[in-house]
Amino acid sequence: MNALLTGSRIFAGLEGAALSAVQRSAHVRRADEGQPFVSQGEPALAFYLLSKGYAKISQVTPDGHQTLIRYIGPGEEFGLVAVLSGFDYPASVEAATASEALAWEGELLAQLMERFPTIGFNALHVLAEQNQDLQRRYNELLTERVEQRMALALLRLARQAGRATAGGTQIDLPISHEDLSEMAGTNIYTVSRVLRRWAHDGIVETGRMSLLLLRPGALEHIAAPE
Amino acid sequence: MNALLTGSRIFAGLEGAALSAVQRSAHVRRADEGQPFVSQGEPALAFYLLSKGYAKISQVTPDGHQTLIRYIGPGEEFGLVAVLSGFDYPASVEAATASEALAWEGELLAQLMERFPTIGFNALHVLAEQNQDLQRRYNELLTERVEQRMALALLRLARQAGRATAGGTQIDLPISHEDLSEMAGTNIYTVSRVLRRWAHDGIVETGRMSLLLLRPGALEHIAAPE
DNA sequence: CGCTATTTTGAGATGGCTCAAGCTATGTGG
DNA sequence: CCACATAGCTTGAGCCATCTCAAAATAGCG
Repeated sequence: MNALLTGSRIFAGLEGAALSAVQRSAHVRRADEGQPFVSQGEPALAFYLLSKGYAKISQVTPDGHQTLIRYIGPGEEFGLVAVLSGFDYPASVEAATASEALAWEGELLAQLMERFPTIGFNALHVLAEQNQDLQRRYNELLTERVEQRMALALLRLARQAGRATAGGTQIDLPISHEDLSEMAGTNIYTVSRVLRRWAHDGIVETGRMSLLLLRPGALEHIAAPE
Repeated sequence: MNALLTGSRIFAGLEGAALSAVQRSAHVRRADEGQPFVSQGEPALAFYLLSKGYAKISQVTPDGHQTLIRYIGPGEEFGLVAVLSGFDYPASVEAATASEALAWEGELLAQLMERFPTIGFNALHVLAEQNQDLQRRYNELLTERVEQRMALALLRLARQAGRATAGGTQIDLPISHEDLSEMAGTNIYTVSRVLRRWAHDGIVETGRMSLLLLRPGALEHIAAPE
């Protein structure tokens, strides 16, 4: 567990007393595939650090559209807003595979931050990076077309949950075309057509809820045409 | 200046010693219309709090497209990443009207945060809200069409830099169709056509670099159809 | 009084969406 | 172990909102 903590972005650089204080105040939560950790709109009570499995962070718009913001894996965090009193969770997080997370009550994490400023700076760091990521993707959306956005989505998936195999990069998540459409901002029909074209070109191999990237390089080329 | 500080999100809740420490370490920077405060990609050395005027925060994508993220007014901040060492500014900020800002060296602000944890929490607060705003707009982009996005852009402008007059809400910024197109993620031709339609319907009044919202309610209706 | 930046307008092309329908794995209960 | 239901995926046809490109009109500035 120490390795998980010091390897995380939020508790990186902690030692001795700080580390054990953090450790003592954590508790564990488990969720099976499809089960929610937190739900959008609820008061943000706890901060989480995923220890096993993968989770899916998504959001619904007022008009009912759903968007999939990103997947996270072991060592990544969510629900940081819990340290701030009065905030609601801005998104829902559910287990994409059987998962386990460490949780800290928000109030308590705030106290830890006061005692150990490193945590606070780390938190700023995390939020600043999230911000940059969001801004980059905001721009992507504004300027790229569907095929490029899908390529970017697959590459992100590969980075998050890809496993190198003989044939290529296998995505270790049960992922549907609907998920992909929510990631790339399109619909399942277009996803199907694009994937089929790519499969035909030998860039990917698709199956029911599964995805294998044969030539990630080709995807990068599609994502960033000179 | 005290009122500006305590009224800002980042220094809210400070008193006495803390407030004067903050105050002492600030210096002033001015910029005329069109002049930059900071540029995207540069090392983030200072944090800014706008005291007079309006500024435009924008970003360019690797492929050269420009997007206008938002306008800010007096009491709003930018360049918060400067407290974190090693970060570059993720966006450029330039004066939209003759402006003045208080500036703090990043290193120094970090020290203030250690001494006065309130500042750190406030900073988290600001970043968390920016995150939420970005996420909401990310979703907008993903799910709304151009006309709705333009309506949302105008409403945001009105909130930021709107002045209520007899005839409606005047936008107190020199704003071109190009700016609007960058805000709404479209092009100047479509902006022109939509604005003309709205002008015809008595919803807005447009001029060269000027904008008057006659019926903001109608825009809200366009932005959020039942 | 020109020069330049801004805005308008038209015509044409098209990427991606919608809708409708059929197909195929996978799992379930009998 | 079958057959039936369901969730996921595919395919086609048609449409339309938006983009692109070209060009002209307008406004303000020096």
